[in-house]
Amino acid sequence: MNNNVEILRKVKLFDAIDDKLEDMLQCLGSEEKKYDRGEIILMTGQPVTSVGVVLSGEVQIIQEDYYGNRSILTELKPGHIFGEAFASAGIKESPVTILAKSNCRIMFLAIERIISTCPNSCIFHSQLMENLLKILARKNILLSSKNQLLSQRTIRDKVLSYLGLQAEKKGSLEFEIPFSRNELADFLCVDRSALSRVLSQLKKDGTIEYQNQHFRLL
Amino acid sequence: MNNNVEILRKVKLFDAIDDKLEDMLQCLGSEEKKYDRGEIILMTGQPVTSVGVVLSGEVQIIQEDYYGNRSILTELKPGHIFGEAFASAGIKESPVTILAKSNCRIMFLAIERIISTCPNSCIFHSQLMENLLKILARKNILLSSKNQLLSQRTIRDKVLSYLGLQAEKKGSLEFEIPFSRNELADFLCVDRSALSRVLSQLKKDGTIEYQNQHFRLL
DNA sequence: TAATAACAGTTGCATATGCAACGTAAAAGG
DNA sequence: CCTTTTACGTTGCATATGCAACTGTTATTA
Repeated sequence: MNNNVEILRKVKLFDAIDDKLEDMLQCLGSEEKKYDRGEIILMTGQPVTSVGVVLSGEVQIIQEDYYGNRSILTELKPGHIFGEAFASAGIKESPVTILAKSNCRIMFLAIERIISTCPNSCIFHSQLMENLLKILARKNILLSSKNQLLSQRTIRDKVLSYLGLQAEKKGSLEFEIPFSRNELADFLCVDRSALSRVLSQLKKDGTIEYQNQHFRLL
Repeated sequence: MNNNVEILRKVKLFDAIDDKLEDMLQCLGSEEKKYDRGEIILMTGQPVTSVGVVLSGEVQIIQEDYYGNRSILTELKPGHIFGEAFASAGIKESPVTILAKSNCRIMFLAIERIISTCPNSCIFHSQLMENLLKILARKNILLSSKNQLLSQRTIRDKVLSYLGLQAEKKGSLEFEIPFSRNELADFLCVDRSALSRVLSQLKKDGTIEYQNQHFRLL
């Protein structure tokens, strides 16, 4: 467990629990498991009864749609967690598959141990609940604003909405975006070259200025 | 308070609290306020410190983007709640405005009273936390699957993804959808006539059959 | 240093989409 | 019963987009 402390400190789920972390993990009955590259951690259709914490290695979340098309929803690195929404919602059948992208170690926390009031009524337990709540709430807000972007019908509107949000966030009309062109195109779910085209037009129109990842709204 | 009981029983946030509801609301220091049609319940930029429960009337959630375009995100009816994500996340400035669409009564529950452990350590308090967690988790999953739909690039793919999800949900290739054409177009964020066109094509291709709201995948 | 690969912009082209306008059928309202 | 409204499909047209191919620039690596 000691060799995990560095990682565990970075996990938001454990914020403000600090030095009592090991006690709490004991109290919650956490389990650590190892997976080899390519191994399936959780299969579509299985119940999700615990929250996973990536201790080392990388993990992919994969969705297979009705017609069998697979798509990678996200990739998780050490310190990231998964399954928190499904576990909290009491989902009986996972809609996603979780796969070890590389050899990895995962820690599992049973959700019912997190939710049920601790018999020892330790203060860390309620802190954990509060953290989980905040994580879900934040993700909610994130998903909502992404929804907002994706509901724009043209690339132009998607881009302007995105840049507008960034400007608000930084509190300035001039800012850096955290994406390369490829990544931005992926994020907005549009074709890369089409994105380039629209950006060029916006620049020519005098609506925005940019160079690489630095943008300015006019 | 008595005249609200009917509504309050339908509120998921109060699931499994049953007959002790009034005690709990007292314990949490709930407040009821009245608003006239058109009055602003919460202004963009204000802090969100409580969860709102619509007791009567209708409420609109409105977003104004960076360029001043207003859009109605949702409309809430009696029994619905709002602000739970912003309050739980500890958002300092609300990104949305909440407006009374008609005369209405709203009950507010301060989030810190919900989150902090109850000094009386009443069991209903932890039930409330659990309910809130579940609500956020469910909304999370809902938003994720909507994201999935919106990230499809063509109307055809959006429609097929949507119908695929519905089929999975009903466990059958034949099912009713809960939307009219207009509503479906709104939901998928596409033009109504373009949606009609795509549906016709899919029918002609022999990919699907439908009549009104009844669909069948082939 | 040269070779190679990743990244970003550009362009041609087929197709998809939004938009507006129109027609029809069913529902609502007088 | 007639009128009005609403829902839905259809179509023409301008435009937006995806896709593929090509270019130049910048990193990376041998």
